[in-house]
Amino acid sequence: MTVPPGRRERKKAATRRKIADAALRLFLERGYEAVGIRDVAAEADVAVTTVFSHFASKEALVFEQDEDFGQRLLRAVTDRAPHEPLIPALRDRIGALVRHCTTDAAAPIQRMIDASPALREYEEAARLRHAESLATAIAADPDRPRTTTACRTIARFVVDAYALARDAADPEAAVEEIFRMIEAAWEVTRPATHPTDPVGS
Amino acid sequence: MTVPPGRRERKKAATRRKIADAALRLFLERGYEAVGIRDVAAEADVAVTTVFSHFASKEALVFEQDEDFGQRLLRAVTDRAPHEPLIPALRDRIGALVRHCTTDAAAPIQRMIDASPALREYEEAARLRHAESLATAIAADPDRPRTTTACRTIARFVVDAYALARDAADPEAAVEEIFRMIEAAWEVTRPATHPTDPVGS
DNA sequence: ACCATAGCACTAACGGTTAGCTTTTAAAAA
DNA sequence: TTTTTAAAAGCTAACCGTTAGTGCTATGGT
Repeated sequence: MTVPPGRRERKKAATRRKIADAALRLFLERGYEAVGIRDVAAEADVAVTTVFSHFASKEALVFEQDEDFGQRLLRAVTDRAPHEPLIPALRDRIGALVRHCTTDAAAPIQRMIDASPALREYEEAARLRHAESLATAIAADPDRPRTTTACRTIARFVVDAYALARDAADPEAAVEEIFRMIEAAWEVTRPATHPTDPVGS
Repeated sequence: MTVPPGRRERKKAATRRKIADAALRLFLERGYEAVGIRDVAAEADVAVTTVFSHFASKEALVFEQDEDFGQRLLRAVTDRAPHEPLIPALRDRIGALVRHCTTDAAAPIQRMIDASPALREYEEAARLRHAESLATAIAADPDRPRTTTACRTIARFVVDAYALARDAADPEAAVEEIFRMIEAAWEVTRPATHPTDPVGS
């Protein structure tokens, strides 16, 4: 309840980071599947139940930092200047996220994820959730109104773009190419307007 | 090696069906999560290991028949008449699949899947695999050539359409709406051609 | 100083999944 | 036919992620 960050919360955060660091170290050392939760707990010198009180699952240990993906995507929609077009804003944000994940020192982590079906599935499931919240943000946008289906569809296309671009040979070019497609898909959902009424009803 | 379907394979198929039937019966009776693999094995009167020698996972027991989803989608691309446009063929096929899953007597099964996060994740992961094979089929199509990225993107959009339409209030209308978007996205990937050269290079 | 509570530990277990090994039984070889 | 092989199924026991139950300790509010 108090404003100052108490010692308790600092300790809790420290334990959390200790666990995450130990886990990542072991995963990169021996491979994700070869390391058990019990190994992680021992390395971090905590109990198994403590691990699960900080992380919902073994996979969540890997995506600890990556959790703000959805937040960033949402802000690309909600925090943009008035009348700034939606799709280019999303394209730029996705481009930045892709760059962050391909050029960063996150290369070994990326290789680890690609090597584990369980991790890939987890990431994809997380993306689905992000698509859901992105869809509601788009639907609430003061832009020209679209149907619920159109918003959910575009949201899904956008998160697909991230996954597709990352796997492409040239991720940056792929973002451009995919977003040309998304832009076209978004355009055809514009409610009909008279040519003399370009602002809409 | 012999041509007639040997007794062995018949018995094996019988065991498989016995297991799948028992599993579905129990799942619908008590709920998916409330039924253990050991319960299924007992109901089918087989050993637990036998269940896993026929099905890769507990979730696979539910999607036993649904495995031809990918096949049907592929045939929509490969088996269509020459010069029949690609996207409408896919739209019709997706529409048929959606209808099959919403109007059929598969309603209780659908409710069961919706109620279990594990099953929804499994289905989504399966769709990703379908998208991959669909992408290669589209890339190999004698249609106007597109980039690998464009093919993979459209494949993903198409399988998204299935998931999105099923969850929509009016699935049939949603298919139409989403495929108008997909059609537009596909159009902008057409390689540049002279207006006097409509067949392409 | 005192107490409510959050954080953590420990044990034990559950449920999906797999490994190792034996038994049955259909199919092929002799 | 008899013998051999190998697939199919069984049993036991375990691994691994995850959770419930319980209690201890230390922190923070009063």
